[in-house]
Formats: sequence, C-alpha cells, structure tokens
Amino acid sequence: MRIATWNVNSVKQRIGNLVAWLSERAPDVVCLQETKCVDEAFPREPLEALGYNLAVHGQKTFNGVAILSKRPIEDVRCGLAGDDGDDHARFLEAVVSTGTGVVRIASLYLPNGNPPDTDKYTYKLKWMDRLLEFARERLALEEPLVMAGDYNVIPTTADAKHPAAWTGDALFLPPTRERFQALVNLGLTDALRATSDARDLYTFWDYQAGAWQKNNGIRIDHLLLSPQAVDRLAGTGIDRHVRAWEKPSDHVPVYVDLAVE
DNA sequence: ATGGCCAATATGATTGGA
Repeated sequence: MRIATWNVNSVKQRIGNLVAWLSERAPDVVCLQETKCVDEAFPREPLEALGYNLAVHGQKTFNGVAILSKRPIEDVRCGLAGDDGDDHARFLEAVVSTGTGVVRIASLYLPNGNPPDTDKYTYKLKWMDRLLEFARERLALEEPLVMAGDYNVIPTTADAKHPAAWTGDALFLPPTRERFQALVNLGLTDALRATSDARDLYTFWDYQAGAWQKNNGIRIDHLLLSPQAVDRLAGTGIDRHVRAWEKPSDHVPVYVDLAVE
C-alpha cells in the first residue's frame, strides 16, 4: 500500500498536475494540504474518475486538507483536539481498511509560524503540543498509523541546502525542532530519514530567487510512522521531478510503501 | 531567505505563504 502526502498550494490550480501525478505514481492513499477551497468547490470528479474516495476538510481562501483513498474511507474526523476556538482547516483523520487490518491516516498542515515574535509562532507551538497529545493517544492503540503532511519543520541541518539561512526562522527555531523531536521520542519514525541519509532530500523549493534551479530546498513534508507501520515499511520516495512541471506547487509529493494488502 | 513568486480576494492592492 502506497501512502503519499502533497501540499498542492490550491487544489483547483493544481488539478491537472494532481491527476497526472496520480496516474503516474498510483498511490493508494494521498494526503493533500493547502487545498484552499470550500468543500463544495473541491474538484471531486476527476479524482473520483481515477477511482478515489474523498474526505475533504476545507475553508475559504487558506489552509484546507483532504484524504484520497482507493479503499473506502471510514471514521473521518475533522480538526485537531485541544482548542475549540481554532477554526483553521488543518487536520483530518481517517481509517482505511485493508485485507490485513486497518491503517490510520492523518493529513496535517502544521502552521508556518512566521514571524516568530508574534502570536503566529505561539499558535504554531501550541498546535504542535496538541499534535503531541494526539500522537500519544493514537499510539496507545498500537495500530499502523501514518501522520502525513506539511509539518513546516526542518528537522536538522541536513534538511536544508543553506541551514544557516534558517536559524531565526519559525521552521527551524529550537522550540520547533524540539517538539518535532518530541514526536519522534514518543515512538514515531520519520520514514524518509529512516531509509536515507542523503543530504538533498528536499520537498520544498521557494518560487522566488531561482530556488529550484539552484536546488535551494528544504525538507518539511514528512510521514511519521507508528512502530506497527514501520514494521511494514518497504520503501519511500520523493517525486521531485514534479517541481519542474508547468504550473508547479512549491512542494512535491512524498510517499511510503507499506507491506499491507 | 530574497532581485527574482504564486494564489485568493471584488483585485487592480493586500494578505499569507516558507
């Protein structure tokens, strides 16, 4: 079973690229972020035509997450617990049944948090604390769990072309990285880093300043796996060629292959 | 990590992104 994550930066602008990539990579489950449209406006038809079931959780203008799955989607839950006043559409959880049991999936779009001296960074850190609590609760179920999405976290210096340029940034500040490490310390595995120590595993290149042409990238889109999912981990990949397509997102798809049918 | 972009909004300027 192939499970992917992709921040598409507007699903309406990216529907052509999304359909082309789905046809090429044939993932079983896809977590999307930054869909940037209300649920009624989500372009369902071309995705359903490829055999995907959809769970969407969007809002006007910003944010928005979705899960596509070739198998039926069950137990859909929108939103991350811990703050009833949070109206950002950034989190969607569901369960997909397979021949060998269930896989629990979360599609998440963690706040950017810049600039760090504002309440945007406070919101990011609180959101990460809420995500830690979610992970604690779900890990206790001892199921295959994949928490996939745009974490807006550069975990280590190996995950940026120019790490020194990010020292004061919300994506790289110590409180951000400490909370990402705290997720790992709970027992979650960063699937890409577990399968490669390469220095250029980037998933995002800025639209500006020729970042793509210079390979000035960062790795901020992650799939964190529970031990029961790691036991079945068969491979990982980053589809960086998609960044060179016409009308690209600034992020590219990342995926894991799990040995579950 | 800025010279250089992109998307959404009643828009020809502002906000958010990373």
